[in-house]
This record gives sequence, C-alpha cells and structure tokens, in this order.
Amino acid sequence: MEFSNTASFQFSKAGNVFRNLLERKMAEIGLHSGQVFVLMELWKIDGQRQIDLASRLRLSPPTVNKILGGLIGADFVTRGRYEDDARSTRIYLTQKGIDVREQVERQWVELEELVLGELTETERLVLFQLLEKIIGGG
Amino acid sequence: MEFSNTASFQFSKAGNVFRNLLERKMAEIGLHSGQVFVLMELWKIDGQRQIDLASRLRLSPPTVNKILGGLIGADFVTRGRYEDDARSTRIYLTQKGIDVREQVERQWVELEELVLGELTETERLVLFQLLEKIIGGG
DNA sequence: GATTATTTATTAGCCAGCTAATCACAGTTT
DNA sequence: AAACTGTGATTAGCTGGCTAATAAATAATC
Repeated sequence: MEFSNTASFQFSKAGNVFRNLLERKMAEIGLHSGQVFVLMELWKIDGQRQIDLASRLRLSPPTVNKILGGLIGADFVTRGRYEDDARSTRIYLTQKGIDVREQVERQWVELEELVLGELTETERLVLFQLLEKIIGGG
Repeated sequence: MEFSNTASFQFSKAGNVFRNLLERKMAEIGLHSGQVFVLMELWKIDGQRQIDLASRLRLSPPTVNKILGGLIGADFVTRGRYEDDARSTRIYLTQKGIDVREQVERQWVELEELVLGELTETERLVLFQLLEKIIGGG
C-alpha cells in the first residue's frame, strides 16, 4: 500500500504546512495560532462562558482554558463573573483584544494567499466546500 | 470580515477533526499519530539517518528525535551506528515495526473512510490534487 | 432538608509540532 | 598541526491539542 497516494496522507502533510504558516503570520502581530480562533469567537459574541467557547470552537475545555491563560497574560482578554452561576466565568475582550482584529484580518488575507496562492478562484471554492463536508462528517 | 468563510479557516478546523480521528484510529493498535509517519518512511527505506528522516518527512530534527524516543521505547525501532560518521545514527525497524504495517494499513483504510466518507470518488481525487498543490506551494 | 448527580473550571500529564542552544564530530582553511 | 566552520543528535522549553481526575457549585432526587 502506498500511503502517500491517499487523501488522508496529503491532508496530514498539508495540515503541517498550514499550521506553520499560520503560526508564523500570527507571530508577526504577537499572537499564537490557537489564540486567534478564540478571539474570532469573541469578536462574534463577547462575554461568553468558557464552556460555550469550547463548544463553539469544537475544542476541549482544558484546551480553551490554556489558550485563555495566554490571552489574559498578553492582555487581549479578561475574566469576569457570571451572574447567576458561580461556577462559570465570562470572557471579555479588552480594548487591545478589540483593536487587534484589524491586524488579524490583514494577516489572514496574506495567509490565504500564501496557502492558496497556486489555486484558482474556482479551486478555492471547491476546496472550501470539500472541507466543509469533512468537518460536517467528523 | 467573516473568517469562517475562508478556506484557511475551514482548513484549520478540518485539520483538528482529522488529527483527532487519526490519533484515535492509531491508538487502537498501540501507535500515536506522529509515529506512523516515521514508520511509513522506514517501510520505504530502512536504516535511514535521523536527519534524512526529518528532511523527507518535512519535520524538524527535534520532532523526529522525540518521536523516535517513543518508537524505541515501544520496540518498533532501534538505533544503530552509522559507519563512516560517528555523529549520525541509523534507525532500523524491529520485527515488531515490520509486522505492525499490516495493522496500520487496515486502520488507514478505515480512517480514509471516516474522513472522506461523505465524498464521492471524484471529490476525493479533486481533494487529493488540491492538497498536493498546497503542499508544493508551502 | 439531605443526599446524590451533574456541570464548570481547573490541574496534571501526555503527544506533536516548533525554535534556540549545546555537544560532539567531520571538514576546511590557514 | 591548529583553528575555524559546518553538520547531526540532543536538550530545554514553548504552544496546541487531548484525556483523566479534582474541586466547587448547581440541579435533581429522595
């Protein structure tokens, strides 16, 4: 069996390539790859509980917890109380966390170009749809 | 900007899904996700130096070194001397490392089905080719 | 009301990536 | 021969993902 002829194999390799590029692009503006996705979620809905962040991001609660530690340490985010439940905390964007969005958007456009540079517009759309199917199935 | 409409975003999410599935399938036969790729490389060419493994796998030397530690500990692989250069070591498959290939192949087929289950044969081929382009560019 | 079960956050610890820094050896240069 | 340069393996330490186990608070049940 020739593993390298399978889509799974290519997918894994491409995943490494992508992660390295993502990390590099985000490092330029003082962020790590995992932090960006948490910020994106908070830009949509600020003040979410950690458990809801984890659920929406499809990540485990400990993973989100660890990432939040970094974001709090870098002052992109703060923890607040959740009114009617002492177990939960609300996560709020700081001004820095709000302001960094513009930079992330710029880097994201460049990332998209780096990763998909050799693909036509049609190919990008096809790839997007295929990935959507994979995510839905997983 | 709606990040979730970009291929990069979907790619990252799909990457997480894939890695989780890969890890789960390989755990069933006592392997970790990273170890499998090193074994695949050794199944092609046994007795490679670590630096060559890293280069062919497109991984950093420390990453390969760490993975080899696990493979040696689980007796899938052994370290040997490199004849004309005392800096290098040759990595050899053990009998266990040779024998496990059949199981990996079976798991790999199932993985492919899990990940790409909702895709037609044509879509899989298209995906494969798009991923190839991405890897080439990165 | 007291006990039990569930949920949320957190800690500990694992593997997979990475970079930076060491150490030992090989090769070159002078 | 000696000094410098380069290369291969390794160590230390980081982020990002995970599971398992705790602790605290809420919810449910008896």
